[in-house]
Amino acid sequence: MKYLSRPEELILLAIWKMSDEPYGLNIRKYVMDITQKYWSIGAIYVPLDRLENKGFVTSSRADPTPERGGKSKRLYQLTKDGLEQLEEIRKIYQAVWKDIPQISVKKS
Amino acid sequence: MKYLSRPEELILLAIWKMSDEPYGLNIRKYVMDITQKYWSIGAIYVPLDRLENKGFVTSSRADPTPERGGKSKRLYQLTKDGLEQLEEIRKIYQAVWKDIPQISVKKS
DNA sequence: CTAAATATTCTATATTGTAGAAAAAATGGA
DNA sequence: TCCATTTTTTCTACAATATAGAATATTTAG
Repeated sequence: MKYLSRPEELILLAIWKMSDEPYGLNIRKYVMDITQKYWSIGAIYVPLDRLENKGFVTSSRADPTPERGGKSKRLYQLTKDGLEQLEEIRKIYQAVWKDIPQISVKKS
Repeated sequence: MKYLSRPEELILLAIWKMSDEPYGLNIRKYVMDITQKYWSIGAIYVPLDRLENKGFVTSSRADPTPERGGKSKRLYQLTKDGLEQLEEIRKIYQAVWKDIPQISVKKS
């Protein structure tokens, strides 16, 4: 695609903005909170992989924590290229949504 | 998808906002202007069809114009459902982009 | 009737979206 | 040590969407 797809955008923004550790399940939580919708495991991890292949994020293994157990987390970080992508779509938003003060639709 | 895809979003916004007649090639022009990128014919018409199938736009044939010639235009109109979709993604934008005052990335 | 103009329709392939089962890795207790 | 439990990731398969551009249709002027 010419631009980040919507899932890609949300995932990158999650990584960038979230205050907790940015790993798969946490990113999923953030995206679900923001969108108020259910996202399957795959709907996060698959795009995440693809974002890494494209160079928009990098990842590294976290050390095992002293918590209950479980496979170690893969922590993600936004790259400069990733940030540029976000900037690009933001430009479009601004161009396209400006002078639309507030949408208001009555629910049917 | 849970939400409008990016092309769908841009096309709906074009139909909604453009001051010229909203038909295929004009919509394409609007989207190319806004994004500053090339969009193939199919990249507009195919999503446009899908948007109509989903009930987010309706269309009707324009009367032949007194111009040079050519097949008659198919004029599009946003439906209430389409507007609601736009409103939904706007909500997400506002939630997710607020408190990010202005991105600034130095070009490499 | 034909050439030229304008617009849409169609088709095929590549890419992305989405769900969830399976696997991996870590811990604590018998 | 071994096993149940927990947490997380990896993998896979199929559905849906993106994208390009050739083909077709329709209109007018001459």
